[in-house]
Amino acid sequence: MNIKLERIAIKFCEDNKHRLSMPRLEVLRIINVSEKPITAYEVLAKLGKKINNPKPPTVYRAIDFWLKYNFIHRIESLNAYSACNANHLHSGSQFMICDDCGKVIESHLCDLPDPLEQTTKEASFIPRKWNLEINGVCKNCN
Amino acid sequence: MNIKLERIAIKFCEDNKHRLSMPRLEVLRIINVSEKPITAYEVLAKLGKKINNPKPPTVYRAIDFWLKYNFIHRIESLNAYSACNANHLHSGSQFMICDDCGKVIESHLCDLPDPLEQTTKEASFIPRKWNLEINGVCKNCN
DNA sequence: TATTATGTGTTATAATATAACAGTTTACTG
DNA sequence: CAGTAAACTGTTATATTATAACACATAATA
Repeated sequence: MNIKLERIAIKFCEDNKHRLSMPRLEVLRIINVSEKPITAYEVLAKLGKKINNPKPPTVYRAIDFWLKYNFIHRIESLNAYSACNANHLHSGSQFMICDDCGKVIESHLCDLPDPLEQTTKEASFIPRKWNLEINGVCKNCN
Repeated sequence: MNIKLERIAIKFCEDNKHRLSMPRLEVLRIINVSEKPITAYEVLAKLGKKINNPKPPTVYRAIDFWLKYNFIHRIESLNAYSACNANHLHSGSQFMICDDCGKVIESHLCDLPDPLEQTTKEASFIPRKWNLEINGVCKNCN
């Protein structure tokens, strides 16, 4: 959990004239507070304790909003979401996912590493965002 | 499409005493022949022309089998599958996905690039497999 | 204050994936 | 070579993840 994230988000919305509605704020809090990546329907369940009988689109809209501005990331192989734990918002992310205990470690690398950068250049491909997921076994589990 | 893949698969099954059943063979062919990554339900539809009224588990089992042995890859952000176009089976893959035309370019890099390798070492994390998906704009679309 | 853009609430349903169990085929063992 | 175990398939049902569509509400702005 990134303690500053909510503050940054509030400022971001003010500055950019996005509405910081109840569902948006609560969804961000729920994801930010979660120790592990959390699925949309888990968010939905928790959101139900804050606002009355929310429906899936409510959660997905909020998730899409925060994803769009890189406040949260989607871990594709888990269909789950986690708050960005960097102090800056970045468009590339990496996750190390422990297949044993399910722990996910986010790490940062703000640019594509050189060999990969090279590959995109060779293909004349212009990267916009990127996501690396590494499955394996974490410190505690090996 | 990798013209040799089917041959390699046949040999692989013989050598390792895996059964090369009709659904397995046809699913591999369908994915291998597809120009773009193909979803499980698209595979299912095509499979229906080869065998009688197949059901989702038939497709998913075959997909899981080929995934397990790296004959195909899953592109997480598309929920789609594509045949490995390398001549060797590798446990790490990268894809460049064009957000404009949907084209997917698989590239190869058999080891984790150094900065990433470094990160896993720092975390005492032992990588087993990895997947990088880069979204952007391809040669033809920019 | 009218207008427009942005966002929410709700119903319904689409798309993706798996559990569970009976039956079949193949490989192995004695 | 019969008996048994392991691997695999067929089928029904259902779980999980995600989105379309439309009516209504709110905020910004002209």
